[in-house]
Amino acid sequence: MRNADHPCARFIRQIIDIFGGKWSFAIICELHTGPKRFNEIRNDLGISTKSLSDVLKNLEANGIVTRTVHSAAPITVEYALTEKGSDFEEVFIKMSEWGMKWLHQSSSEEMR
Amino acid sequence: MRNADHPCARFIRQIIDIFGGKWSFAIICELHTGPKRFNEIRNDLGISTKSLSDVLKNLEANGIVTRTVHSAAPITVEYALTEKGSDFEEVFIKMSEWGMKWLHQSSSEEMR
DNA sequence: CAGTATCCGGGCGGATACTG
DNA sequence: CAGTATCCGCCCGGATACTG
Repeated sequence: MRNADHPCARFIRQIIDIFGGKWSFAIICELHTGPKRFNEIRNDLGISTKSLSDVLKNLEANGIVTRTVHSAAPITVEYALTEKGSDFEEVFIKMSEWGMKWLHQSSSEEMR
Repeated sequence: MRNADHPCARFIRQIIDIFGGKWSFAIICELHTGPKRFNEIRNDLGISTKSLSDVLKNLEANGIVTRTVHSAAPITVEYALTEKGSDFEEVFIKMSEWGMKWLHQSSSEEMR
């Protein structure tokens, strides 16, 4: 059995498919602080409209975020994490823990 | 303060830089079962020599894997996870948990 | 066996302009 | 405001051939 076929690896593969790309993680990070509008995310991250639109569509299709249209004028659209998406925070937490332990962003590189 | 500058988000960004791409996660998954040779990984994953070479170099540069040359004939090279790399398993575990909860690979998989 | 060297096509992501 | 529509450069990743 090829390792690539292991259930674990397959999950990883699917997760990459969903969250892969340059911006997905960042966007989800954004939404963890609460629902946000299209241009809000855009300005915060400095992502192009096309890219943002693409990623949001993908995330919505995978049940990670919801898209809510507020039909006031001017029209606004709010994106929010689903439970599925918000539950992924567990992974982010582990990532941050790992980052804190092994990555140094500050100047004082004492590497070892 | 832009969300993109949050320490959390920055860690995520760095992690993406290290583990981003199509194969990094899969390779690390591979190595969790123990050290492996170049062509072993290659055959298991079905990745091209160039891609594998590139990714391994990147992972080595980031201190995720070690490269050990066994100078017997024919020469063999073993790749293994460093502590830093192996420590990332925590993240994989969380990913798998998330995957088991939220992803369904339909076919009566009795995973694990 | 473990790579390097090339070449190449596709797709991702950015920039810009435009629409409802 | 929230996108869509284009265009485009770049780089990722694959295929193949070759080397020590």
